[in-house]
Parts: sequence; C-alpha cells; structure tokens
Amino acid sequence: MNYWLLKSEPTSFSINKLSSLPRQKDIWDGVRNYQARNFLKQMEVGDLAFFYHSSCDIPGIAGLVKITRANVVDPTQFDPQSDYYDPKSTPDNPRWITVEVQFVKKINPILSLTALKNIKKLHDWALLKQGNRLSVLPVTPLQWQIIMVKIEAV
DNA sequence: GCCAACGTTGGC
DNA sequence: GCCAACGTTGGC
Repeated sequence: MNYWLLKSEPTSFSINKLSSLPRQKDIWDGVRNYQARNFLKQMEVGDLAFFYHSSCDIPGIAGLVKITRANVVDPTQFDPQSDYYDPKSTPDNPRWITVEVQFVKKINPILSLTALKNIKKLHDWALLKQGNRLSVLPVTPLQWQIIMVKIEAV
C-alpha cells in the first residue's frame, strides 16, 4: 500500500465538492504532465492520498481520499470540448491515465503549507522544495505518519 | 540534440 | 498582480 498527494485548485475541484457528490467518488482528470502521470500509473486500489488545495487563500492539505480504481483512461483527453482535450492521444494508445478517488475525510482546519514547512522532518519532501509544481507526488509511509500525527493533534 | 521562447504553476 | 521556477515546443 502506497501514499500520495494530489493537488487541485479548490476553485475547480475541492474536497468539499468531492464529499458532496452522491457516491463521493470522482475521476481525477486533467493531469497533463508526464511526471505526474507516471505517479498516477503507479497507484493501486486501496492506496491513500492527501487532497491538497493550491492557489487559494490557505494552500495546504484539506482532506484524505482513497484510490478506488487504478489505471483509468482519462476520458477528457478525447473530448474536443474539454480544456484537457489532447488531439494527439488515441483510444488505442491513450496518453493520459489516472485514477478514481473516494472521499475519506476532511481535514479541518486545513493543514496549511506554512504548518507543513514548520515540520523539520518534512524538509526533504518534494512538495516543500522551492519551485515545485508537480501536481501528483509520492508520500513515504514515514511522511504520512508524521503528517497524520499532526492532523490528529489538532 | 541543443536551446531560446513561450506558457503554466503556484506561493506570496 | 507579480515573479521565480519549471515544462514544453519548435527551429535549427
């Protein structure tokens, strides 16, 4: 079982939105970065992920989600109406693979980026490195545990 | 295969 | 809105 972090701008998709869906599940579509996609491909059913809110008032970890389907072909790549349409991708050889996630819980209050930066043991984490823009990141079991302790201490 | 130009991300 | 950092594109 592995751990991950998934970034989203809450104005386009948020933990509240996910939790309000009838099945509390959604396809994590729209990732168009190869490094991020390669991490998505490694995800397995049962893996857990932090739901991170970026580009907002208080960026940080806003919830937990579980991977409920792996190796899902992102349908938006074939939709000419979609912002994520990729004319170079074909159904025979789809370029963009993702996962389905299910709501687990909200982190309230959000565990802010500022708070994460204050945890010394996390300094090596890619999320906190300068200039990091990757929207899908691995989390080691140790990092996961450190963050969960912080969340539960609130 | 190099690299300049350009676009995007994301914190502040 | 600014800007640094990074990825991608495309000419050569």
